[in-house]
Amino acid sequence: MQYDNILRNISRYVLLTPAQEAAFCDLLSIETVKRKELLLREGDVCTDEYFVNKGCLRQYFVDRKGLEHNLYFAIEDWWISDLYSRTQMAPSYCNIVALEDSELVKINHQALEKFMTKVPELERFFRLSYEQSMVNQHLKNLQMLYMTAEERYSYFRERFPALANRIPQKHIATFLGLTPQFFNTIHAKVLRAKKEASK
Amino acid sequence: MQYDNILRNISRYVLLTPAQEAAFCDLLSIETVKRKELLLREGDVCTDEYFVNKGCLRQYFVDRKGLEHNLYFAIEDWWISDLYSRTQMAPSYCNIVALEDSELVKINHQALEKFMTKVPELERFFRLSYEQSMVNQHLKNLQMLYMTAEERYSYFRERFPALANRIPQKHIATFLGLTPQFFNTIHAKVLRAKKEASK
DNA sequence: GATGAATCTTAAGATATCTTTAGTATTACA
DNA sequence: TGTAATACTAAAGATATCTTAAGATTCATC
Repeated sequence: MQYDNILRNISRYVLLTPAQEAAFCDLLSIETVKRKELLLREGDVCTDEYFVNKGCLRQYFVDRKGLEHNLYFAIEDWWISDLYSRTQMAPSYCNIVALEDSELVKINHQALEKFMTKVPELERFFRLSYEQSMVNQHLKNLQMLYMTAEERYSYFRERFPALANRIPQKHIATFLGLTPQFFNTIHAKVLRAKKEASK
Repeated sequence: MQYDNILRNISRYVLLTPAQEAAFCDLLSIETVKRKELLLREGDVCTDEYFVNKGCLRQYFVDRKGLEHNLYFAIEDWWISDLYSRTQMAPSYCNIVALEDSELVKINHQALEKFMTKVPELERFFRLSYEQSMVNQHLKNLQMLYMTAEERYSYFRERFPALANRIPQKHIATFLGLTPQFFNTIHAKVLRAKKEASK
């Protein structure tokens, strides 16, 4: 069923009764986006949470010079939204775009807030999910402080092998805080090192 | 009273009944640390959350070369802990040390988890707090991707004026991902620019 | 399957930031 | 209040990363 994945994702942290699951599913709808279509446009206010059933998306920021900087990727079983825009109810400063044709589960956040007051288990789910996300963000932050570009990329490949081979290099580059050109020289180096090691 | 601050902090997001507040206070204790004392040592498992009643602390990571990288500062009314260590129940990879003699409110996290199952309002408080923290971390992440060192420092001074004048420069430097020496040249430049502007 | 668009690759010169070192000022604490 | 420890400042040479530009591949779409 179309909501199986999201329910299984939630069950990692909390157990909902069948009745709670059914009530939760009433909040959900399916949204499909084609490759290159925007899920969220800079300047719009983000009112929804999304869970990826199928496909691949990226969240990016455009600086004054017009350069794009990727902040987040999402593939199957990941959540995506713009927390800043959603919590402050302010215009978003970034875009979310599909890198592949994608199928998403959509939840209106206001409805979700209301639901959480009645089902504390779901509140708990998000509290625990956010804890985990904060650990991940903290880790990325730390890496930016002390790792060299090459180390960051090696780590990225280890940590997200599924992404490394699915996303164009130029997008990984700006996610790591590098220009695509410089990234490429590192990429060549890392591949060479890997080849050497596997001999 | 010694728990007034933390209760007021919680009331920003949720309303607890007097009975709930009293029960919550039963979980709390006061811990004082002298300047330079460690609140958490690398390798130890973090089992507590702390709220700063008075003082100033920093969380930092030591790299292979022995260089310190600051990840987080906390002053009055801020929370501090090592989320990674606490959620994974794994040895911490960083230290928390007092920059000034400080007074903290301490909560054992296991007790807090149990309490949250009984008082969903508190679960909600942390869910909302984490949302806010994630927005902040996301913002810092973004800055590291596209801002120049000077821009990052100017932003830091705007955003955290209380910290900018309270924390040694070398610690702000590594928080921004810079060496203290290079930071200093920027510092001089930013001060000069500010002086010019205020003429 | 052909064609234009997007992406990757490479390289040379420019720049931001780091490293090392040393001297000066400030602060902590006895 | 004096003194050692810590923090700040400054400058020269080294290095990582960026910028620009151009050619080579790969990919998307008709």
